[in-house]
Amino acid sequence: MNNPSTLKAQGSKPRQNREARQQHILDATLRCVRRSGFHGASMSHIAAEAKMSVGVIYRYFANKEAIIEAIVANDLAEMRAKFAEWENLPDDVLLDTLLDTLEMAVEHKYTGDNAALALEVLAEAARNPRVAAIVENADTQERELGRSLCRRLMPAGSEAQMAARGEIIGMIFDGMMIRAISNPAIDRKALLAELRHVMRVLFTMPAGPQD
Amino acid sequence: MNNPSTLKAQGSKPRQNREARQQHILDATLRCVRRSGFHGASMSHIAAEAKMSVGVIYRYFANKEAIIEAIVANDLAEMRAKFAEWENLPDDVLLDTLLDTLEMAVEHKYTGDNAALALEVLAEAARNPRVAAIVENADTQERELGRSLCRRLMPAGSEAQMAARGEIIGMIFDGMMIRAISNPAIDRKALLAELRHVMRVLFTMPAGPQD
Amino acid sequence: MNNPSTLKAQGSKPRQNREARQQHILDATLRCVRRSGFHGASMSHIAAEAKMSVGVIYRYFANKEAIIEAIVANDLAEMRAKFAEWENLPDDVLLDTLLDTLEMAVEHKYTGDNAALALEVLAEAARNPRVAAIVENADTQERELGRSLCRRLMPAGSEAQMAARGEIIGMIFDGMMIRAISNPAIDRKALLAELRHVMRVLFTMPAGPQD
Amino acid sequence: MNNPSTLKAQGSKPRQNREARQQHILDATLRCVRRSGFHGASMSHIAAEAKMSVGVIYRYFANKEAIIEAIVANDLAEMRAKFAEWENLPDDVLLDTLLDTLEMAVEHKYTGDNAALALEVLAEAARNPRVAAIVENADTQERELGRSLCRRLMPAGSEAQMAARGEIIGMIFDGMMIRAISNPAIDRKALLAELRHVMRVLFTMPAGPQD
DNA sequence: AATGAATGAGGTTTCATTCAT
DNA sequence: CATGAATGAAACCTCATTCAT
Repeated sequence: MNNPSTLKAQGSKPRQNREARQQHILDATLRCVRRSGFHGASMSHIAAEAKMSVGVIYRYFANKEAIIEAIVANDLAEMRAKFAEWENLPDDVLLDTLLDTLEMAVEHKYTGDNAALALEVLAEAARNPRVAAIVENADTQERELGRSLCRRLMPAGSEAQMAARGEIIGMIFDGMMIRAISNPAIDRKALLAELRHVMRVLFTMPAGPQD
Repeated sequence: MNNPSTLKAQGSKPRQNREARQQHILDATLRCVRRSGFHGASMSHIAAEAKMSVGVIYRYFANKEAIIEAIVANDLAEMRAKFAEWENLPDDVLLDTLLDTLEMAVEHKYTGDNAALALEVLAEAARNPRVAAIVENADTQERELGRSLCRRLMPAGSEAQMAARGEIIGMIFDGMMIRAISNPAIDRKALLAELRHVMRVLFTMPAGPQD
Repeated sequence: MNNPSTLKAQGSKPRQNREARQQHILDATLRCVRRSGFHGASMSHIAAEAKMSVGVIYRYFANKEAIIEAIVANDLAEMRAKFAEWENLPDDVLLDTLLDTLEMAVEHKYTGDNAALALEVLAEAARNPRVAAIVENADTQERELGRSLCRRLMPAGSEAQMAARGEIIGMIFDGMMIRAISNPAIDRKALLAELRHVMRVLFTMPAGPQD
Repeated sequence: MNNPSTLKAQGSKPRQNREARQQHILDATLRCVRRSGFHGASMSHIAAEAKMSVGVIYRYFANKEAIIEAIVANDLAEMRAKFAEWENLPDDVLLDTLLDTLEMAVEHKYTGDNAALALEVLAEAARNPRVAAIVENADTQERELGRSLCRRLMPAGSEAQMAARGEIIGMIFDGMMIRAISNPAIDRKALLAELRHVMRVLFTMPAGPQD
């Protein structure tokens, strides 16, 4: 059998191997989930997709739920990474960068099954408390980040207003996901143009009065 | 019990009973679905929740899918009913009515598990073609309605721009659902104020240039 | 309980009604069985076909098995009635009558689902002891009849030879049923001609030696 | 255990094992079917009889129907194999060989539950189109074989006459199956003697006139 | 360590039978 | 008496998980 043991690297390569294997499994699972949802992705499908035996998967993840949790965590981490880049941008390019991000967001959400996957994650969060915790945690971080961005762009305004405005921006991004599923055929170019327009207003208009 | 029609309407009581039972089952299913998703809502759970035997459910619905479809249809019909009211409003009160609706929308989405259910519906639509058809159908109608509203409020603007603007409004509403799940603790009052502000802009600002 | 009390006629009409209803149910069942076999004929199907409620059927038959048994008994009684007619025929027309019966037999077996029904009965007999008893009983009677016919036509021959010859004739009739299912498109005219030919030989050739 | 091939034939043992298991399941199913028919042979009964869990059966057969089909195919293949041997016999021993086969046929049909199983197969064919196709296919081949045998033995005679004669021979064989169920106690020795006698006549008598 | 065959609980659905109305 | 809604056992099938090899 392939016996990579022997002396030195003994903890390091296996460790790396372990993570590589885990990622490999996650990738396979992702393909399955995109194809047929969390529920439709059976362990045997995953194993087949990963070209592994079922048994070995259980060496890398305690159970199916753990895989799902890892996927969710992965997914959210990726998103958070994007946000984090903005944090260090100088104020004068911030808005334009944000608007440029819109294009990436639109392309991403309207491409392939990205939106469907995100939906899966959310639906799963609605009933799996562990997943819910992960999502909520990620969301809290994002929200704080969003609020800090808002504050930089609109120094005036109460805390509640900032929070609300950030929430609305969140709605647009999250809603985009649903619209991508419900109406994938939309003219993306026109959509993007309007979105830029709207977002610029959103970020720059004075905080609303008590209306 | 209050049975106001024993005289001629033979067939009426059974009919009424039948629909009452169907609704009873739908309600039980709703509770189960909200608790554990369409998938986790097993027929035995539903039966237990409805305090019925499993078999009797099949007298009222052909199969589980039919129950799901009924729930989805119900859910969307409700929403569509709201929209339809607007159609006949005179132009001068239209915008204010729309903005007033926001309050109801916010309350609805942020209340109980309404959002979670809607999410379930969407996730199910991603897999179940019949459900997808129902959702898509409802969505198409809503979209047309939305566009006609947009046109009334903003007579200028290309077809694509109208569609895009309508889509963004859709994003806000749909996204609200997700935000309600991810961040249910938001200050609704402030949120509503900002939303009115934003929506007013959305409906009245001139169509964006090619930006 | 069935209360045939009160003097004369009063038990007669209900009794007749009872039998008429039973026959009505049997007829409906027969149609169902022909359409989808004993197993596929559910009580609700039968009830629907008979335009009755399920419950009432249980007033006329103890359970589904009783219906099946009645059908089997009916079916075999009919067949036996045919045979019985022959018993009283004078010897000189016996053979020709038998041969003429062939035509009826062929038409009957190759028509509609008669053969399929008979098969159902036999298959049911293979696993339902009560049905098996009915079939066996009917069969014994038929066999005795067949043997007595053989004896009249071929006075020579041992008892065992008579029995064997009768059994072979039985094979041809029973086998016809299976052939009717397996190869319904056969040229019936030619088949009948050959059958008459063969049967005549069968009934007239001297008993075989110990071969 | 006796494992004669550990060296190169990788895949051979599993393969062999797989087929052995399949046969094991088929055997268990056969016992169940003979006892209570295809319908009464539930998957749990089969599993119990095979001393397996229900689930494992599905590793070897896609579903219950596949098991039934395998049984039917097995059953008919066996029969066809017999027929095929005759094809290559020289004309002068053909008739005697056929007559000798009678003994085997009688023994087979009157032994154990072979006939009951065959009946099950036919009854199943009446309802299950896949099974019907298998049976029909087998039957067509047998019929052609039968006709070619007839032609060798009786060169004169029209096509329709050949077909009819072959059909009658089929009736005797098929009918034997039913008689074996209905009257298993028959004196087989006498029956066989008469059968040889009758079949010899059947194969050699001149084609009947239009009678 | 890896395999994948086996397990068995649990899912959806059907249907003979009963019983309140 | 008749009805047909209700029952619940049992059918087929799936799949997360385990464990002998």
